[in-house]
Amino acid sequence: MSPQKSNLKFAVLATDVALFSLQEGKLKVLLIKAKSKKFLGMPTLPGGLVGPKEKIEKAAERFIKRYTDPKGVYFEQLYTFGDPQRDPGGRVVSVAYLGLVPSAKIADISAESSWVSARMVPSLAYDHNAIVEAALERLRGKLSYTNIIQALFPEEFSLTELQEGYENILGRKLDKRNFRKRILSLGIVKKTEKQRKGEPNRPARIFRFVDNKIKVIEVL
Amino acid sequence: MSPQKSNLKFAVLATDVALFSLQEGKLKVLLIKAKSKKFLGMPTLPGGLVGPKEKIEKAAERFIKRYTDPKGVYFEQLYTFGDPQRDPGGRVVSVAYLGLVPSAKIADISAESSWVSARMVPSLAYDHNAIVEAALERLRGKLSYTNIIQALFPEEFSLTELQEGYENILGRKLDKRNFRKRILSLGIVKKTEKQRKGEPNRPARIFRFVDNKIKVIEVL
DNA sequence: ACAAAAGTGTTAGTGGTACACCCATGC
DNA sequence: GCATGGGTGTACCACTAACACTTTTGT
Repeated sequence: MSPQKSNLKFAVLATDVALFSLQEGKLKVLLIKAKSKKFLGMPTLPGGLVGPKEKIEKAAERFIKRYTDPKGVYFEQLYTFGDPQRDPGGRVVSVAYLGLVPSAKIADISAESSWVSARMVPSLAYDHNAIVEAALERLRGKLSYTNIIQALFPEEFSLTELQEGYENILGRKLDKRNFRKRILSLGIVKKTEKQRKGEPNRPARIFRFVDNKIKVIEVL
Repeated sequence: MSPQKSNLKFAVLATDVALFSLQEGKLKVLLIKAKSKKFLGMPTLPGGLVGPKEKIEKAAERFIKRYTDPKGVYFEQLYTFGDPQRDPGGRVVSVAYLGLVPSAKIADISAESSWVSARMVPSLAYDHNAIVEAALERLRGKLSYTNIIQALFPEEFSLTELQEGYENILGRKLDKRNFRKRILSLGIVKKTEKQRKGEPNRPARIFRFVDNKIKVIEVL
């Protein structure tokens, strides 16, 4: 509804980002150190206040650009956390985003940031543990009916690496033959002529995604 | 993140509700008349500003209580619309909710409100058409893997009525025998000893939902 | 007796799941 | 030649989808 000049009600508008990447096949989430008085030094998600004329998603990008180039990041609005008590410093409404980035695009890791296993997230400032949980749930759900996993992968990969990605995010093993049959029949990957080399075993064939960096709806 | 006293950035916080009900088997959405200058008299979703210490969902309930008792309504946060340009009167961030209510619980319809077919929504004020679209998409999606349809039904109903509800929301016909087999095998409904009476045809058996007003995850 | 909606089973096809061995390479 | 991970096919089972007639009531 429209603001009525006589009765304006304000809130502080913020955004927080649960940014994930797959590193050596493990799902990681980016944590930084809180700077506010109440939570000083505690791990938190990157985030902060949205400018008066700034799109919320742009602000989300701004808060992670120290850690990775936002251009390479897939963003999706997750949920809005607006409980009047969630920030002890006053009412802050935070629009949380899910972000996914291929590990190759991660910038140098500063001393204030760290990537921790999504399975072992420590206690975070504010309600950020709830944000991480919601993000994981969303990611796991979408894995099954979209090609969202592309946002976590480099351009070239082997089917075993892809399977490990699925397994690590879903938290369960998948059957190798059935997985390959399924992925190939969906037609979302195409094989290249390249092979992995230099490993003491049969070289893996390299694949690429077909509809490059587009996120469509499929079934797994 | 925490507000920093030296650099506060405010937004007007609002909420809008896409409230649906099934009336004679048809999915309807509640529209009211806009009161703001720019959109005076245009149809809009019910909504308005959130109080400084009010939970957003409570505000959403407050804005529909003229039309139905919020206790009987299923609420679910939908999406946050925060484009700096979305309200011509200034920056308003709206947290949109999906609401579902059984038609029996709808209060008297005032002159300023109307229930219109979800398939033929007129042009609405602000970006409210986008909110209705998002709500329909969410509702249709959840129909397939939750028992969310319960939120639109009275306690007692026939299987044909239930099927008509699914059909009208999904926008396609379902096979009667397969539908009944599926619903019964899911175990989400139980039959009662009652029957519909007074119609010039074979009376329908009356059913009830099993796990009353709880929303679990299933498959359709 | 007729109109109108309720109720009921079978079959064919598709997709999911379980499962074990050979292959290509580096050392 | 051995250790390591890569790569491949088949058989069974469960679920889906298509489909038409009989039943019960009111008039």
